[in-house]
Amino acid sequence: MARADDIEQAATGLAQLSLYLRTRQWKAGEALGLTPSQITVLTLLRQRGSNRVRTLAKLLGVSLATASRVISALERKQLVRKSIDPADGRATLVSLAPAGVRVVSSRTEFPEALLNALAGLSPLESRALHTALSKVILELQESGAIEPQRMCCTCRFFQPYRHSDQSRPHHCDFVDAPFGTDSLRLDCGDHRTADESVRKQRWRKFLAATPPD
Amino acid sequence: MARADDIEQAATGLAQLSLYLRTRQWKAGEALGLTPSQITVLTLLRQRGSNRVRTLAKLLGVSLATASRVISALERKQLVRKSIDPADGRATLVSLAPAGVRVVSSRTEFPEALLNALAGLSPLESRALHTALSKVILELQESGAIEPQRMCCTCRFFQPYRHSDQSRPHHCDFVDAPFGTDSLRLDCGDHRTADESVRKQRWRKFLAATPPD
DNA sequence: CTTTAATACTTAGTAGTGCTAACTATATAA
DNA sequence: TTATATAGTTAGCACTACTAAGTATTAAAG
Repeated sequence: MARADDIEQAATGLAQLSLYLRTRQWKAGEALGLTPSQITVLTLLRQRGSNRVRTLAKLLGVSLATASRVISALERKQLVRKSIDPADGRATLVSLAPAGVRVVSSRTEFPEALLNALAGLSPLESRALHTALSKVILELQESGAIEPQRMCCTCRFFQPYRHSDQSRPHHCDFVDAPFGTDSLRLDCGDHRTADESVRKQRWRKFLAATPPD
Repeated sequence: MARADDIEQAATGLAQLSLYLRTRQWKAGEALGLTPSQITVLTLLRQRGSNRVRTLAKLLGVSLATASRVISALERKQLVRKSIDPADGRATLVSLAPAGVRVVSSRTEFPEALLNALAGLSPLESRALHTALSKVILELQESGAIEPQRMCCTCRFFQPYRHSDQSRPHHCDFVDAPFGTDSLRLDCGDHRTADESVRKQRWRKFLAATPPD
């Protein structure tokens, strides 16, 4: 159980960084005439390919109506295309148009200053940050506060501590290769969500083997 | 120097949490008829007392014009009051109106789910998170990416590792009392920014004495 | 002691984002 | 074959981003 002071300060820090990231997105989009929501949709489409409007709405954390409007704005700018989902005539599939691909590949996803600040941490510190954020996100996800993310911890391909090699103890069944804790992803394109019982069990195993100190 | 994988994943995690915090602010404000910006202004006024429009604009990370409109909206709702700064007839001082005090004290600053998720970390993990976030924020601040924050690390009252007591090694000259690393604040009401040379020197001392492992 | 310039803020115009509510169109169930 | 649920769109409202153009007030220069 974390100390109350640390909880409070961590939350404060996260709130400060959240504000920073939001304003950075505004500045980044300014030159392109894009808003943070529009940039987020383009980024999601690059990471995940075609998606339904509803899915994008959930990932954006907004209502279906709002997502629809954001996507319409992007369509007007010819950055995305809409098509009817062959699997369901009611659903709309949104995908990147060529101009959208160009826009999204021309920009880095994270602000330079943040990456530099993170790079200033020591290997152990950045690992600790990575791990702590993973745990917080997993917890938020399991408690239903945020949409399921495509993280290793909930992936059916994830085999924590299957190897004795200290530097690459985990195994990914998808690429069938061992990997280290620093390579644990919070958003993997090959993610396939595991059943709840499997998820819980693996995560327990991971926690037990990852001493907090 | 942090590992590239950890940097990338930490940034991804921060972005996910940023999105979460933003949508939480929308939901929290819904019942009160307040937007995230309005809530942020009210919170800032509670933490910092009266402030000029320009100061609030900087803290919000928006233009002066936008801040002016947000504040006007709050004034219409009788949640804040404006008065002319006696020190400068051009400037406007914004302060909480009684109704604003009520609103802001009726809500918790951070979402329950986030606090719970943070509470699920071990003491060492939450400390590590707190420390890592502090370093990232300090770095962003020193590089000019974000507005100076009222954190202990940049405060003239902060005396890192002045005591030999391991549990309360630091000293705050303002309250003239020793305190522990878990009590290091990211936003302290009594903050007074120290000169740059003093800041740098104290931070070096702090870093040197806080081994990353 | 004016004129000039800078500063603090406000207002208006434009585009876009949040929401709910009221649609249309498909798909599923009874 | 209705009924009901679901996917998405649209419209109305308030608000938030921005820039540009205004009004005070202060500070600097001649």
